[in-house]
Amino acid sequence: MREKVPDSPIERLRMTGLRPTRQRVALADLLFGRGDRHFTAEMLHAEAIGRGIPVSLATVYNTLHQFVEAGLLREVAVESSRTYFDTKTSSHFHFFIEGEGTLVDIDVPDLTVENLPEPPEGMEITRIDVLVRIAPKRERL
Amino acid sequence: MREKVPDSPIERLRMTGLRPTRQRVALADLLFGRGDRHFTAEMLHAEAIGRGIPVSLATVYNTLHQFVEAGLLREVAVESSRTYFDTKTSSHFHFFIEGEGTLVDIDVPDLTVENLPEPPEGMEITRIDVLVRIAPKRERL
DNA sequence: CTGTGTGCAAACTCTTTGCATAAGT
DNA sequence: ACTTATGCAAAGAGTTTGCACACAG
Repeated sequence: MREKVPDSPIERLRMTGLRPTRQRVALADLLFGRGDRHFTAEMLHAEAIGRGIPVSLATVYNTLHQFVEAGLLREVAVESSRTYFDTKTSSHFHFFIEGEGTLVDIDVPDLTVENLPEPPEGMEITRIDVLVRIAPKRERL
Repeated sequence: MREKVPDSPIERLRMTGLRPTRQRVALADLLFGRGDRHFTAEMLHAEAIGRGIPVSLATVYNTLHQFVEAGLLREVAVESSRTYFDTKTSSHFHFFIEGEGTLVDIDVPDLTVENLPEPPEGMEITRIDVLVRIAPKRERL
């Protein structure tokens, strides 16, 4: 008897037409269990294995992409050669902690980009990504 | 007798302490010759080869990273597994044309991000990336 | 000359794929 | 049963590295 989350992982999967297999349910459970999460495929795979969920890295990749396509997850471009995923799919922006490789939501409701021009003729805006890179403050250079 | 660009590629390289070798000069020439450019290592390599500049892909990668470190170039995170570079190093934001894989500067001087919160204690903002993804308008879904 | 840069091919990392086996409905 | 998903290991893309040769100062 949980709170707040009316749809269990299984419901969530059914809604998207994805068969609720062991692995998909287990991964969905990890991902959507509590709060928003930011991670790479390897991080999630390690976590799953650590919790005794038998799943291969290939399946983690497959599943993550299926989740993205189903709108359950979002991909965040941070660095080349490392794909980050985010469980929060609604419009929002991120801090990226350099060196640490961590993504953090910027929890400000009214964060906006001002004076954005129209996209070129015949084009429409798909999405706006704002990434604020931060690093430990240095005394002085 | 050019205009506007007081420092030749060679000057530019000297300023940064990089030896003006054939390849580096040739690449700098391609890159900083005219206007701002957005490209990947492979694109630049192909262009160099196409113009008869003998340079290996490895050297292109080396050179690009050296240029980034020297502040002559900037890296732009767009998609995982493809590193984009940008010859414009000053603060500005981009359109990314999906499907086409093209980056375009957003030429609006007063484009800003409003209501940005303070970074966490002891951290400072390194850089703010804004990427506006655009795609051909679809009739209706 | 002396040290740095270059090119090549091999190595590496992250990610995807092909195919036989296992699981869901 | 029938179909789709999984796991493994191998393949693939992009990027990096090690080392002998070449070039700039």
